[in-house]
Amino acid sequence: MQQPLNQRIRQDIEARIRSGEWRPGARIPFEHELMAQYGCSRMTVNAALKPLEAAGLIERRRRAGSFVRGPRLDATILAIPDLQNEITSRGEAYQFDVLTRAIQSAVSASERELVGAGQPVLTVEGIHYASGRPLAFERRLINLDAVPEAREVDFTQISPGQWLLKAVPWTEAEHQISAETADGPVMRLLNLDRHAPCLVVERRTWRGEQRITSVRQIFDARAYRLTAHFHH
Amino acid sequence: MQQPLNQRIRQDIEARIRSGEWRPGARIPFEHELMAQYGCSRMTVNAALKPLEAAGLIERRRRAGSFVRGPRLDATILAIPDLQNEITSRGEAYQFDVLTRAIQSAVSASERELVGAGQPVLTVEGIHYASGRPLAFERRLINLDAVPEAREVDFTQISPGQWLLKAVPWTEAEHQISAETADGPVMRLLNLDRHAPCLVVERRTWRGEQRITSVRQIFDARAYRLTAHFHH
DNA sequence: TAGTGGTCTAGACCACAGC
DNA sequence: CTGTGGTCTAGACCACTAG
Repeated sequence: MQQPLNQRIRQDIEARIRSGEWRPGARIPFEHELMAQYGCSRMTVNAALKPLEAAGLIERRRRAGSFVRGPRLDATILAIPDLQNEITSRGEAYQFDVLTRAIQSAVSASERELVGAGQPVLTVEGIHYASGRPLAFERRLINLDAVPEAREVDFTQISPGQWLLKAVPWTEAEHQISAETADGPVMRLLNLDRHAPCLVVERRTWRGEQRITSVRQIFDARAYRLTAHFHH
Repeated sequence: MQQPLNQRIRQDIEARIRSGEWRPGARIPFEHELMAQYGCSRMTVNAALKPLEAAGLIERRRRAGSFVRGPRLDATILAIPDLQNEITSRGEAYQFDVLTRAIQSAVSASERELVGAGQPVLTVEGIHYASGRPLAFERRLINLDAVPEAREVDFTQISPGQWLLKAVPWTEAEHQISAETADGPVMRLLNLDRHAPCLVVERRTWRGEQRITSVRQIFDARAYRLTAHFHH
């Protein structure tokens, strides 16, 4: 068994779909036909078809059969990497400067969205540098109820994002990507011209039902863009 | 059988991981232990664990067992929906107005990037409206060598993106997301103020080795942002 | 070398949707 | 109804690797 039979079956079918030989809407052979064709049991055929269905490549209907699905464009995979990793991995020097660091009880709307009113929140503001040039301003709130260890970290040696990734397993993350023009303070901090375009990434992270952190990163759009790649 | 047993097993395990009861690195019960616990066959346990592995939630090692994986840093799932679908699905009226439509031989850099020099390219420029308000300007190039049928379509009844999704199966798509400020023509077309922030989405689509289309969409950032959601 | 996961079999019964 | 996929069983042998 060089390669499991179910994988060979899956690849055969996938190749026929990707090549266009089996067009969207076409019915692929029934399970019992594939059993006969490959001389295997139905469970093996099933193990081949199940990942194709999970990947959205085929649709399976009782009594009708399995069908090639049309391409969807509703979900793609976008890398929103940890900034420190991304910068160092392309060979540039990374630096994070802490501008402010404060622990206070949740008062503002963004703080109360993270934790209940009056609960302790750590707020860190700072700048990400790539090769000495300011790349992004970040304002981060950390729920100290969920991550009490963060009280003892000063984030001069490691960025809050990097530290959190290592210290706290997360289960859910939500992103919003938008565009803004630089306003006064951020404009100065990132050394931008007035009205310079900025890419804004907001991320909220959960662990189960518990909120961990929320962060708002404002990028110099001339120096940063997101890329995504998807194969169907 | 209200819910398949393998799904119940999978959900039980997933809940324990997401709640933090089973931390990253911890070993989850062996297959034979789960068999005894749920009183089922090993194939059923296997059907429960396989999707967890595929989702990156656990790692399975022969002779050692299955282990909870730490969170991955680098990939999230971003919905970049088809615009027409997205607008209509939230109950707003959708409209696409064609501004220009031309067939010419590839000359410019963006055209030659799509096809070989001198090959025919269909260029369509237009505006997407949501509830009568301009939302995005789009400039699209279509490789007529790959999609000759596009010669006969005028895109007044259907947007180029929607038509291509139905007419041409694609296998690869690449996106770039950036920010810009409105310049003259787009500013007027989208009824924006000078220096208004815009979210720019560029997409290139392949079918196998063949380029299908490339499109650049400029969104009014006040009216549009991308959202992404990921569960680990 | 022993014990884990990886894969497979040859059946079985059931749920559901086309006919 | 009938035939499809959905799920499950109680085994089996193999591949790999940790001890």
